[in-house]
Amino acid sequence: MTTEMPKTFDFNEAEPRLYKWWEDNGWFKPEIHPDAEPYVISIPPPNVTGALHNGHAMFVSLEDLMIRYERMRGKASLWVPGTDHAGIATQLQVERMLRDEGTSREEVGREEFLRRTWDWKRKYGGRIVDQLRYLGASCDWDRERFTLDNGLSRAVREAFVTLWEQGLIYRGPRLINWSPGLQTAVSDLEVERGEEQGHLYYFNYPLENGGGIPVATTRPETILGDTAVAVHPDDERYQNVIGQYCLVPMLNRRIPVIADEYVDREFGTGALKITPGHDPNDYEIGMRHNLDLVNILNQDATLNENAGPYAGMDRFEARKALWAEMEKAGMTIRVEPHAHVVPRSQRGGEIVEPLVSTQWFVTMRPLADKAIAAVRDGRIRIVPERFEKVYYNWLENIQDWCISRQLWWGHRIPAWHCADCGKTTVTREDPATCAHCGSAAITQDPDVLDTWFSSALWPFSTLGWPEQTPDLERYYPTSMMETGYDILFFWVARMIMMGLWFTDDIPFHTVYLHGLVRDEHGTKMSKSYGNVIDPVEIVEQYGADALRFTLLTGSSPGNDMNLAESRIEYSRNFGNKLWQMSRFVWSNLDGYTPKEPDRAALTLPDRWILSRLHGLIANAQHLFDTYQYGEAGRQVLEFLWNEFADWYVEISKNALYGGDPAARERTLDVLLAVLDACLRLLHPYIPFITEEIWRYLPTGEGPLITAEWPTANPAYEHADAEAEFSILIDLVRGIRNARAEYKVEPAHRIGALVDPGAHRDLINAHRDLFARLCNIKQITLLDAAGEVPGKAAAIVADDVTVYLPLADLVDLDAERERLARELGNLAQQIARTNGLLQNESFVSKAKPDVVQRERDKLESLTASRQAVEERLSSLGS
RNA sequence: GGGUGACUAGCUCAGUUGGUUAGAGCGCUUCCCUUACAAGGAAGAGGUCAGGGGUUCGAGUCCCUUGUCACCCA
Repeated sequence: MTTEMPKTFDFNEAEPRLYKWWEDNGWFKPEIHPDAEPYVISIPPPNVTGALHNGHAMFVSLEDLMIRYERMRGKASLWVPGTDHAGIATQLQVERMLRDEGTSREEVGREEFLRRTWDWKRKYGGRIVDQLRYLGASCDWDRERFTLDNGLSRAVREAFVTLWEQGLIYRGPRLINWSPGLQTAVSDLEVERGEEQGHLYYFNYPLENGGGIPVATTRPETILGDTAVAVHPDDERYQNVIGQYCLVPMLNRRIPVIADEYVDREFGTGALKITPGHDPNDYEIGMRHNLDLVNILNQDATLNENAGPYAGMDRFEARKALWAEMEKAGMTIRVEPHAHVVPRSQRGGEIVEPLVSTQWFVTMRPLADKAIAAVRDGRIRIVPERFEKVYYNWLENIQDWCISRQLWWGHRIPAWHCADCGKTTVTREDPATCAHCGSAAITQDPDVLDTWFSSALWPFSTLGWPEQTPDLERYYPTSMMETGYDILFFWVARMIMMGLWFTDDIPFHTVYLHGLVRDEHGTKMSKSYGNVIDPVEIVEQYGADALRFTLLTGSSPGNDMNLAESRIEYSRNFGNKLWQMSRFVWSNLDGYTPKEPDRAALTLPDRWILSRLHGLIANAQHLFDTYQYGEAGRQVLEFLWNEFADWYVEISKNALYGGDPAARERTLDVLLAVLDACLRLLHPYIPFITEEIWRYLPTGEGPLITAEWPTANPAYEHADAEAEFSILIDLVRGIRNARAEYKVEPAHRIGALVDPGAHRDLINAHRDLFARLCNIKQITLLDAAGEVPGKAAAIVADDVTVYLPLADLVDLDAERERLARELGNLAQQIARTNGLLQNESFVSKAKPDVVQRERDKLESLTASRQAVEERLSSLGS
């Protein structure tokens, strides 16, 4: 208490200092509660060379809130941090760097490229991790992992080899999504399909024996890869051509006309060209009918030798050229505008080509079945629950996962192909010879694994798996998987599948999904649109607490959030308000020794605020139990600002400055009790400012970060104190309102006469309160025979009437009108309440406390009405 | 085609076992630098909770339906 509490909280100075203090003392480590039940979160690993965006800020805010809350509840809280090697993204960045240097990855070679990429990672890899620290993330940094470090690479290898041995990984030619720009296969999930404006090209597919079949296509260049024309088996128009042969335009390749129910008779001409090598649906049809499969594309999306005269052309160039020649040949019918679905790469946005390529796949069905069961039987819970349906739907229709990527940055596939016997060797240790024929002529497969393959192992690989480490033993399964709903399939479902498969246990008990952060008007933030709110700038400008509080209280589980800077500003203002109320208490601590409030000695305002406090704690607990963190935070703010600061703090000044040492002591007990509990409640939301305030106040022992989470004590809850106090609040508000309406100078102290009804003691005991809250210099209590002033404004609450004799200000007509308005208001409410209570069904069926509440209300309203009526009649009308 | 979510004040959003006269921020009107706080305080204006139907003593909240928008899966 010897240090001066600054006038404002300097978050730029305090946040790094407090963070270091926490970390240096080991408070982020689960070992501070060595024997407690563990609570574990594995971080969604950000891209190691990425930069902080609001999605990161959102998960940090939520996960740090959960971790800090459970830590305060005495759990052995462990938040395992780490980063992801992000194969494609990182490789692209390094390739860009090489290009700037005038070279390329092909030129420098694989080994050098990897060396350069590790350099890059070392240079930029720390940035995102530092940025997580700015936000206050209380991770155990001693346990930080990286998907490409030795331990995790071992986990990847173990998982791959095991799946291979179990026959669940296979390699072979399949139709996959090819990204010509990246020159790699990508999985189905990495392809975004959107409807775009294109054209539908109608032409006559020439029949071998003359004539033709009218066909429509959106991609004419694929004609060169056609291996059939299909019609619906029941389509009367085409019965005569089924079984005949067509000739591929310009190439004159002979292809059959087949019948398949897949064909939609209503679409286009009702006849469909079939290109099994470049269309997923055609691929299926091709399999059914044993059709040839022709690949017309090179890896860079130029046409290959199968395209005959078009070989070497770009795909879109070929489209024009082929169509032009078909026009010349008189085959074309017409071209019309047509909206169709175009597959584009999630990264880069180029059009992805379906093509047949030899890749590695995981058979997902058996893994998916286990994952479905784990959620179905409740071993894993998803919040909000509605995402369970989405999860089931995806897993029930799951396709095999293409896991190979033609990249260099990533986990190299541990498979060696033999030049002699042609077989493949897959082993945990690098082999020197072929496991099948013993030949030394083996070469490792050039591909690397999809980054998500390593991410799928994250919850257990970070704890040491496949080693049976003490961490794996103690902290697995983890408790919570908190992440955005946009990676439910990419990541969450895959972790569940892999976790169940390899550890025979769930990877986590609960999945909490948050929404996307958008800009103020719900538009996705993007650099090109210029609506990006940079969290790092926000932290510098408003502090990490402000950003966290905004993200936490402005969102609800699973729903997208529109982030407005004005909300961040408001959160910062709340921090300041909290600082100021704390500073007020701090400034009154001279000579005070902290202790629990003495419940026997409490005044009405004391009992009121403590009752409200304990109600708040109980509410907050319920909200935390049901993952409603945003609502809980808002409630604490409202309590502190609208009840504690606006009312209790103001009222407390009477006792603090009134000269009665016992009253001062007692009031400080209460002020501190409230602040103490609220700082604890708020710490998971705004850890920095709460910790800093904690240091200035004689609150609990030790730092706030390890302080105990508060629990509600029902002994402090007083419904009657709340009811009585609300009469005082109503009167104060009424007086302020009347003063404003009659334009009484704010500084003008006026007197008041009070007819206290049945609340004589209440008013008598709180005369000072009126002086402070609405500038009433003197209260005169009227007895039964007391004379009521004529030119006065009357304020009624319950059965209490306050008269403000504002002789020269009060216009009696206006006053009558004001009271008449009040009477109308009361009458309306009485009618409603009466209606309820006279309804026998309500009285017999509603819960007793609800009925009682209505009865109490009716009583109070009736008393008020009587008072207003009396006043009105005394004024004459 | 299947599914999910949203629709509440001018704007952006809360409102989870159905129960006081539906709340907040920003914006707006009037007043106030009162010794914790102008990043503040006081008093206000502003909503037929998308439309329709139903269940219920009682519906922003539950059910059905229509519409608009967004997203996911195929």
